[in-house]
Parts: sequence; structure tokens; C-alpha cells
Amino acid sequence: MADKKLLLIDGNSVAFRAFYALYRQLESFKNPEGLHTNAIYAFKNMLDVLLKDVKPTHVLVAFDAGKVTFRNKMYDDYKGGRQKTPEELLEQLPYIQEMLHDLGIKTYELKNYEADDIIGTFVNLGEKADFKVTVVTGDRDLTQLTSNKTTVMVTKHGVSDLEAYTPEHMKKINGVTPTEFIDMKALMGDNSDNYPGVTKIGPKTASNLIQKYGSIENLYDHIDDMKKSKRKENLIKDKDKAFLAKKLATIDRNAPVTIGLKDVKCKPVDYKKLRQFYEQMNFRKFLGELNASGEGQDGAEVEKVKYTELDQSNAKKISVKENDTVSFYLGMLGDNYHLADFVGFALKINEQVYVSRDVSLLQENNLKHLLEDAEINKNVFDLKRTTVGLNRIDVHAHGLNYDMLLASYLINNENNSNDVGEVCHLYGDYSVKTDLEVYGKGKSEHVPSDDKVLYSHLASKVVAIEKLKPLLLKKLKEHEQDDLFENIEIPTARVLSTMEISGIKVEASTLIQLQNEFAVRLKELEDKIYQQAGERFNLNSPKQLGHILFDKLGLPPLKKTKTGYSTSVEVLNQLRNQSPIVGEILDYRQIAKIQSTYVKGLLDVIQPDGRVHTRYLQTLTATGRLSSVDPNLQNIPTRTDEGKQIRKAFVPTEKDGYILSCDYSQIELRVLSQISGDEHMQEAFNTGYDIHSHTAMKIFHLDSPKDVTSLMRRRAKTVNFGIVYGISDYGLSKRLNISRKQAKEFIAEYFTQYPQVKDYMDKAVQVARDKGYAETIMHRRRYLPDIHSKNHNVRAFAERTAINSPIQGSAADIIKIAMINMQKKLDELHLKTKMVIQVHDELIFDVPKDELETVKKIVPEVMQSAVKLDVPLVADTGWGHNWYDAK
DNA sequence: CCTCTCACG
DNA sequence: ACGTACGTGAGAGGG
Repeated sequence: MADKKLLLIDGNSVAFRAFYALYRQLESFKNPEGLHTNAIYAFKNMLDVLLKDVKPTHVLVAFDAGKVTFRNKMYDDYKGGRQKTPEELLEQLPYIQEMLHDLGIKTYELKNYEADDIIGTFVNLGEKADFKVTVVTGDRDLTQLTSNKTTVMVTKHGVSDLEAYTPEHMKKINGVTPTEFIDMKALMGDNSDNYPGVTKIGPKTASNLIQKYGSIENLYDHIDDMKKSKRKENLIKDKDKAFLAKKLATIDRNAPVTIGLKDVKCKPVDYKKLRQFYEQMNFRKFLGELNASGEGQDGAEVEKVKYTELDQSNAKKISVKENDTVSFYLGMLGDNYHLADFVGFALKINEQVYVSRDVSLLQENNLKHLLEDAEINKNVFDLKRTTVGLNRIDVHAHGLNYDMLLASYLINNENNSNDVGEVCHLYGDYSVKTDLEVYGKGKSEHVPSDDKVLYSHLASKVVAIEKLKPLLLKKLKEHEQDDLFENIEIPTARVLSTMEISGIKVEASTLIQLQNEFAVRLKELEDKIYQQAGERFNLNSPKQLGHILFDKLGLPPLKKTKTGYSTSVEVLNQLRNQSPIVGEILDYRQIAKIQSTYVKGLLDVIQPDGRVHTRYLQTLTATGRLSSVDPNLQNIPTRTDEGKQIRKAFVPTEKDGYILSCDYSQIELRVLSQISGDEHMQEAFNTGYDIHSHTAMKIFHLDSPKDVTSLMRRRAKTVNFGIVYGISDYGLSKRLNISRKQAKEFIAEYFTQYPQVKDYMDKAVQVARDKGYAETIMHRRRYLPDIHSKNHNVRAFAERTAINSPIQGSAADIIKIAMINMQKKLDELHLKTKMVIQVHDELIFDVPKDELETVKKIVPEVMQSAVKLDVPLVADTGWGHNWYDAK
């Protein structure tokens, strides 16, 4: 039988990895009895992944029986000096075994033998019985068991990331076969198991020697042929050690196990015991999964949501009274709600839940009114998605005053999700399945045909939105985020709905003209490049390009990536003067990028109304900025002349109208001057100096702005940006192409001139350490658990983030306020002008001709007065008949 | 599906 | 001794 699959797990090793994967949460993973549960939890998570991927018919989890094994007889100090397993992990091991038994999985240990040997023995048994075998461990030693029938999976980071060792992969990593790997270890020894190999031989040399000789036996047979060398002496001196090490490293494949393959066949899960176990461990997630599947209920009925299906006649009878509690959920299949198919809806009024697949029922007068009346408060999940979706059936939603998605994003944006089910799970409610579970994904994504399945799903969502509302509101209050929620995020979502619905007009004809021009230039460049390369190749493939440049043409490879030569702009720029091909490749790259991403990309997303409708993701970024997708309108080229041409296709709705753009000047530095309270920097902004020249004067000790050269200003500008990002001398030196020493001096000088900026940076890091998060002026949070990391790089990154997030995030808060005020102003003045794009510090408007005078005045006014700071906010305005001319 | 490269603030 | 500025999205290649 070909589908016999044996999964062998190294219990101790995996438990060890599981324990450290959730080490940071060690203290939060405790059951009421005080037992730590992090390793048990992570073990189960990992097991689920394995069972799903491998789909084994037989499973065995092997454990070490005790400290002393047959290997200690050979070598006293085997595994000596090894750190003791932490008590917090030891106490969990029996429970992991108990859980495995409840899951119908066999565990086994054997006196005098390690788990490795049990696994080796079962690999042997399994292969003989024609099983496909998978071994899972955190220990690379076991990779010696790899064969064409056996794959060894080794945990990489945490537990869910596994590296699969096949004989081919072994060869690639170590240069040797699985069997030869044992001989390799014989020469190099094993530090973690505390036995030595041959002096001065590490992995590289060991691999080379074994590749040459095949085994240590053969090596020592030919040792006399070896040239005289220190290495040869060492090999001779340590011969005994090598042979001992080989014995120690060899996994026993014939251990005297007392069980066989038939004993490790998967048994049915004992749901009743498993449920009790999860309850004892306080595993709400796994209990929730049991609830969702209805298993192990022990007679108790799963609490099913009751609902009424709506149709043409009973839908008309629905009405709401004052003070009724209303929640609404609109189901659509897929992310892009501008186009996605409707799945149905659920409406909850007090304790009644109504559902239907037919969204046209919402166009009935009573239901339409219910959704459109601003006086009727409605709870939803994803206000913007709901508003845009309803707009497609001509229902113009108002009164969506509570959005669970926005609330959960503000409370913790670390593991936020756009799925109702997933968000509910974060708050311990497992009554809602995820859309992934119900609809599937990729090719098999579909709406369930069974009404019961679909309606229960939709109904469970509205119920949960409402049920969890008090909890989320409480958390917002605790975080002092109620104002941020009510007065910034919710109104921003409404403004964004309007912007997304209106979209922006993009002229296909302009793009097609560009497409033709670029096609000609690309062809010319291609021809020149191929001619110099002496062959045709795929210019878009970094791999092939690297081969041509560095292997064939012999240019010096300055930088490598994980997979080969780097061919990035940074590298190519340094090679420019070595060959004309380099400059041509750079030109080709630039134009090809514009052609594929922008010209073609935009043409593909122009809708029948002649406009593109992006989606702004309001709950994605870690800092509070928006992001834009389908298409991304926040990265339309501006830095090169060819790229800029794209902006000519973005035009006003009315032929003689204008595109008006208004952007904040140095908003992040102004925010920095505000939150640091630095007097010198504030003074610069208050007197209206050019901030980069001002910084240049300060760090170069000049008396007059006249003495600032353009080079000095440019350098000062880079320093200013660097400060905002949490500068390092190395980073600055690289960007300015100066020595590290000099960069260090610039930074030091900067800090003496702006001392409170330095104080801010130190304080920001300290606050993040104390509180565990960084915060903006408006109390937007970003959690930074890595601030306590033992890894220097990880920690340093968190520290820079702690400095940058309040700055970037506060600027994001400010422009959101400006957008809300701006939309309000446009509405009040009954202007036809539409706000169409936001690019982080810039707002773009579609302005009819006769409104230009008004709009060009009010836009900067509104933006500059969004918040009151100790320094002025400045916004610069430009306009023209397309986006290109609006600068 | 991941990596590389490159577009933006 | 370490490896290095913050935040994003998209297209193309290649396994």
C-alpha cells in the first residue's frame, strides 16, 4: 500500500523547541493550578500542522527514558556539562504525554536508550514495511536517518518553521550523504553532546575529508599517503577519539523495542478526555475548536445561534424602535469589496437575528431606511467595507457607529486580522468560524450551498460583534483610546469610503501612448545589451543577469544575496564606469518597472466608469499609516522624469477641471520638535528657517545661512531623516558615503545642537522597555516585545522602532484629522470637489474649474489647522490639469 | 510561495 | 562581536 505513512516525533527535542518558542509568554501561559502550559500549547499547535501536512496513518512520539544510556558506558561524559532542562519545562512533559494519549497517539520510551534510537529503529521498521517515513526533531543528528523513503524535518525558528532534509538537501548543506554525515561528526565531534572529535577539525574540513575518503575507516587506511601536515598529526593523535565519536554519533537502528508498527497506528481521539484536559489547561483556543466541530460535547448541545431567514414578504415587516440595539454584517466573497460577489447578510435587532443570501432585500424601503438613518446606531465589523458594499446596491449607509475591526486594530495591531472569526478568537470567543474555514481558499473558495452552514456563519458574526463590544470598548478606555476610536478612526473610515467610491479618473489613452513610447525604448536598450552580452537572455531575471555580468563579462561582484549575486541599483551604480552595459541595464530596469507596474498595472484596473478605485487598508500598518492596494496609489512614480509621466494620466472628472495637491512640509520633523520639545528645533520652525539649512549651520558651525553649501544642506537633510529613523553611524556613513568616524561626529554634533532630541530618543526607548509599547500623541499604540530580546540586532531594531513609531504615527494621526475636517468642509460648502488620494503627508483633490479659487484656499488652511502644535504646520499647494502638473 | 528588485512617503 | 535607518505594495522569476 502506497499510502502508509509513519510520523516519528522526537518528543523531548520538540517539547524543548516548543517551550522556547513561547518562552516570552511563559508567565502568561499558566493554568489556574499554576502549571506552566506554554510548551504543551506550542506542541499541540505544531502537531496540528504536522498531522495536516503529513496525514500519517501511524504516529509515534519517542521520549528519552532518563539521563543514563548505553552511550554513557562508552563515554562517561556523554552529554556532560549540558544545561539542566528548566523545571518549567520538565513539569509539562507528563502532560504532553497525557494529551498525546487523548489524541490517540502512541508514546514510547526505552530504558538505556535515547529517543533517537527508538526513532532510528522505527525508521528501519517503517522502511522495511514500505512506509513513507517522516521524522520530526530539533536535533540535526537525526538527519543521518534521511533516505529516499525517509524525510527528516528539523525545526528552524520557533516550531512551525521546519527544514526538510532529503538526501539531496543533505548533500547541499553538508556536502555529504546521510551515512557519511556520521563520519563527518566522528571527525568534528559534538559540542552539545560534549564529546570531542579530532583537534582543529570543524564542519568544513570534516566535510572535505569525508567527501574525499567516504568514511573514517577508509581515511585511516590511507592516512600514510597524506602529506605531512599539522592536520595529519592531529588525525593520527586523535584516532581513538574519532572512532569513539563515530560510535556515539551513530543512531542505533536495532534497539530492543518492545512495540511494533501495529502499536503506533493512529487511534480515534478520546474527545471527552481531551475536552477535560483542555479545560484543565485552560486552552480556550482548542476548546473553541472542539466546540466548532461539535466534538466531545458530552451530551451538552452546542449553543447554536437562532435565526430567521428573510424573504420578500417578511423582510418588509422589520422595523426598529428607539433604543433598539442593531448590528449588521454584509458578507462578500474575497478581499476586493468594490467587485466581490455578495454572499448574504445578517441583521440583529435586539435578540432577533435575520439572515438572507439575497442582498437586494436591503433595498426594501424599511431596511434601506434602517441602514441609511444616521439616528439608528449600528454595530458592524469593517465599516468601510460595509459602506462601500452597500453603496453598490444603492444603499447609502449612515449611523455605523461601532466598528469591531477598527477597535481591535487600535487595541493591538500586532496580530490584527480582517476576519471576524479570527478577531473573535483573539478575545477568547470561539463561536465564530473563520471565513477560511467556511469558504475555503484559492480555487476551492466558494459559498456553502447548505443554507444552514452559511446562515449559522453569518448569524454567528453579528452575534459576536455585539457580544464582544463591551469588552473591546473597555479596553479602548483602559488605553485612553476612546477619542482616537470615535473621533479619528471611525470618521476616517467614513471619509475613506467616500474617496474609494468616487475613485479617480485615469485616462487609458495617455497610458497607451506611454506604453508605445516605452516599448520602443525598451527594445532599443535590449538590443544594445544583448549585443554587448553576446547572447540573448532574460533581462528580468536577476539570476541570468548576474551570470552575464559577473561570470561572463567578469565584472567584480560587490555584493551577494542568499541565492547568488546581487544586481541591485546600489551595486550596478558602482559598476557604471566599468562597462556601458551597466548603465543600459539600469535604464532598462527603470523603464521596465514603469512599464509593467504602472502603465500595464494601471490599465488593468481602470473600471468601466473610467476610474480606478483603490482600497485603503486602515488596519494594516504598525504605525497607523494607511496603505493602498489594488492599485497602490501611494507609490506612483515621482522621482524620475520617465516615471513622472504616469501622473499625466491622472486627470480631473471635468475636462477643464483641476487636480490639486497639497502636502505637509516636513511634518515628521515638526512632530519630532513637538514631542521632544527641543527648543532649537522649534525655534527654527517658528522663525520659518529652512530646517535642513538650519541643521547644516548647526552641525557645521556656520554663522550665516549664506555659508551653507548645497552639499552641506544635502548632508544635513540626510542626517535629519536619519534621526527620525533612529540613526546609526554606520547607516549614515553609507548613505553619505563618508567615513564611519565622520558620521559619528555629525551625529554627536547634532545631539549637542538639539539636546532635547537626544533626550527624546533615550526616553522613547526607556518608555518602550517599561510599558512594552510606544505611543503617539493621540495614544495610538505599537507593542514592542522585542525591546527585551537577548539578540542584539532584534533588540536594536525594536529600539529604533520605539523612536520612529511615535513620530510616524503622530504624523499619520494628524493627516487623518485633516482629512476628516476637509471632508466636513467640502460637505458644508456643498462643493463638487472630491478628495481622491492620500499619500501619507499629501492630499489630492479632483476640482471643478469654478471651485479652484475656493479649494486652493481652504485645503491648506484645513491641513495646517488640523492640530495645534508649538510649531506651525505648513502645507504647500499646487494644481494643474493633471497630477503631473499639480506640483 | 518565496526572493529580489524597485516604486512611494 | 554583532550588522545596521522607519513604513509600505507589486511584478517577475523560479522552485
